[in-house]
Amino acid sequence: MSKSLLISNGAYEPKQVEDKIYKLWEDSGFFNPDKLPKRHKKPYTIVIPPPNVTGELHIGHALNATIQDILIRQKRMQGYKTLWLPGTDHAGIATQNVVEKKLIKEGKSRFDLGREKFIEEVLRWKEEKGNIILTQFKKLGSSCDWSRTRFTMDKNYEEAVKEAFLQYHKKGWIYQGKRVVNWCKRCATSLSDLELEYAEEKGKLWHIKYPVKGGGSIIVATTRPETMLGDTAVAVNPKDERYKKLIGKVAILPLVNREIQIIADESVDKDFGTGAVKVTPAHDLNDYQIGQKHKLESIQVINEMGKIMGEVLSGYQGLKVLEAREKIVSELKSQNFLEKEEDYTHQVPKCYRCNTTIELIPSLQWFLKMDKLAKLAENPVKSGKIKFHPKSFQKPYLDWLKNVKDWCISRQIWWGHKIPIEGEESVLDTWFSSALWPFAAMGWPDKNASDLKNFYPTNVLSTARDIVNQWVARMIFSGLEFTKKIPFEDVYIHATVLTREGQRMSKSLGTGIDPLKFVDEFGADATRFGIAFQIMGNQDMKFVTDNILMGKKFCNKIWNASRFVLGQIDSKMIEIKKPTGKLSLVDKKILKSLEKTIKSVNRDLNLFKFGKACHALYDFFWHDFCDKYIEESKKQNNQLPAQAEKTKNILTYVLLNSLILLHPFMPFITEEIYQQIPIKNLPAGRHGKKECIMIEEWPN
RNA sequence: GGACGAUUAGCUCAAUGGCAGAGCAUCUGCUUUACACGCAGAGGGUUGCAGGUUCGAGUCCUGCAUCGUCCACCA
Repeated sequence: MSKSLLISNGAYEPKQVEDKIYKLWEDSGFFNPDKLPKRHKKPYTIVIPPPNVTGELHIGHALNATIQDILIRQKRMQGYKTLWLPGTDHAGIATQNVVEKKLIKEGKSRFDLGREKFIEEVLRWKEEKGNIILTQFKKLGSSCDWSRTRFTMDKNYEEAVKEAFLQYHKKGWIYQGKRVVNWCKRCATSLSDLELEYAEEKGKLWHIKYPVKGGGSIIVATTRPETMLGDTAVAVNPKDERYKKLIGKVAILPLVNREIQIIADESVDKDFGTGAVKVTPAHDLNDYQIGQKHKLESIQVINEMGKIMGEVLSGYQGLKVLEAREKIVSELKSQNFLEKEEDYTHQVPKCYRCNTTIELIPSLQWFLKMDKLAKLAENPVKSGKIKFHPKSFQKPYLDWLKNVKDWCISRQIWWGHKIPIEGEESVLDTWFSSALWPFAAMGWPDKNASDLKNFYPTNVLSTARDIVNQWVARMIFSGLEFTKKIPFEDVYIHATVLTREGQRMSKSLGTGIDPLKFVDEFGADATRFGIAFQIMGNQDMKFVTDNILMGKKFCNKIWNASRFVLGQIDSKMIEIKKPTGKLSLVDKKILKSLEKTIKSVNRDLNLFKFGKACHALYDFFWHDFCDKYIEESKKQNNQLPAQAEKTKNILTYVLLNSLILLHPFMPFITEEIYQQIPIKNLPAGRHGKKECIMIEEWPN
């Protein structure tokens, strides 16, 4: 039945092959390293970067899945005991938002349900939708060990998170404190610096006159006049000649009539604005530091809803920030405190999950001290134990660590790991748990967990560059802190996939493209090959369908070349031998070309040069094998019987080797054809018998 | 403000300092028994701009322009 498919169909039909072949692989058990034949000894591990459960697959995921599957399949064929461990991340804020949106449609808020019911709702949603992304990976042919699938909210994983928190706590690296933090009023939670996105906004720079006690005045410039309700000082640069005589005097806060100090601080830039800055320790990071240094009072005037609080000035309480801004500007104007109003474009921080403008407010939060951990993350990269590919990502990584602030690890949402302390309602930043992934997914903190013993540390991490600091750095220091081992050796940062127009692919922009559309139209192999073909080492990759079309045509070429070769040997069982003895010029040429291709593909894959390997395979198979050797072989067939036999052997030998080399890139079609070659005996395999091309021996 | 990357055919991309190529698209001719998802061919380029080094520059150096990304952020 299946044999006739190859012999009779002149066009490759992926739909008739893919599900069948994926089932064959799953039935074989070879995705699971414990079930690989005994000859697979040395472990090789990739842990899948846990895609967040709200995620829908876009080309970027397909790119990463393809890269990892190429690596893991090649290593499996090389005889490694390969584990590709899949899983998903609970993605606290993102998931909570999705479920909240769903509730809003039903006319409810999460507060109507209460915490427990709400979490049940999230779990229900996760059961229903959370694994979609993993089935999408299967469609692409990813050879993950699904029996080991992990989720960051599993019971065991939860234990790991708790243990990590307690160990940090024991060392005194976790502290609770009231700090000015990034606050998203929509999500009602604190955010770390890495969770902000900046958007350029046109605003104004207002110059406001603050009278000085005893005569005169000082003019400050600000983009946020409403925060003046919380001003507790005016600061100037100590070297600024214009203001030297005012240092130490007292200014009167307009409208509020509070007396505030005029102080000197190095951090003030003489050349910006008027060179004098109003200091609001409660609502600005830099002002907070100035406030600490000069022991200034901190007056909070904006609450967690983004509204004015307190009775600093009557008529303001309960106003939204922007309303207060408008009102205060008009009052300053009418009372002649406004000196100047100029247009000013600046970067405004936004929540990376819901795009709401971030407020800076003082809040009681949990922090993880970063000084020692940053060093831990630095060392292995500096010493070369962990290598970035491309290398250029090393510098920004180290720069970030050099200046990193303590990590605010608490979030005021409901979906996440509760901070393990009595009475605590906050949950941990999702990245706190993601940081433990390589070892927690393998059973840590149980030191006797067999996966942890056998497969940790892992070999390669492949990920996107926008989470190098957010995730990679944190995995490295967590790994070293808790297991004393680096969690992986190679960090491969893949290209960011852009649209043809050069736009980022994202759901919110409506620019995301679902790769399954291409799997459906062109086949999984064509999609993978088309994507891999384009990986040329650039940091961006404009996605075009052309290459996938090429992949489809290439599949067809492979299919038909195989039909031709198998047609030559009829259906009798054959032995495929390494060609020896007297060979013709064309014979020698194709064999030499095969050797060259094997060498270059091996070299390129070792260097993560996937596109180059694809080009070499494409050129070899199409131009050298099909255009030249197969055409030439048609003539040789008319010659002496002995020569014809030799030619048939070379045809099958080169075809088999080509299929093996192509398998990591195009797993389905190569497996399908391999299954149909009537092989009696294999030349290369250490095992000597035919099973799956997936575990066939890789040529070196 | 700092760092990095990109700029080559209509599009997406290649090219250890040595004759600028591929895929897609376009055009011409082929129903040649593996493949029309194919075969044989053709057209299409002042390699972003201006200098410099060199016998020789797409490639190295300097400056500029445009685009992109990350980091920091000035109130």
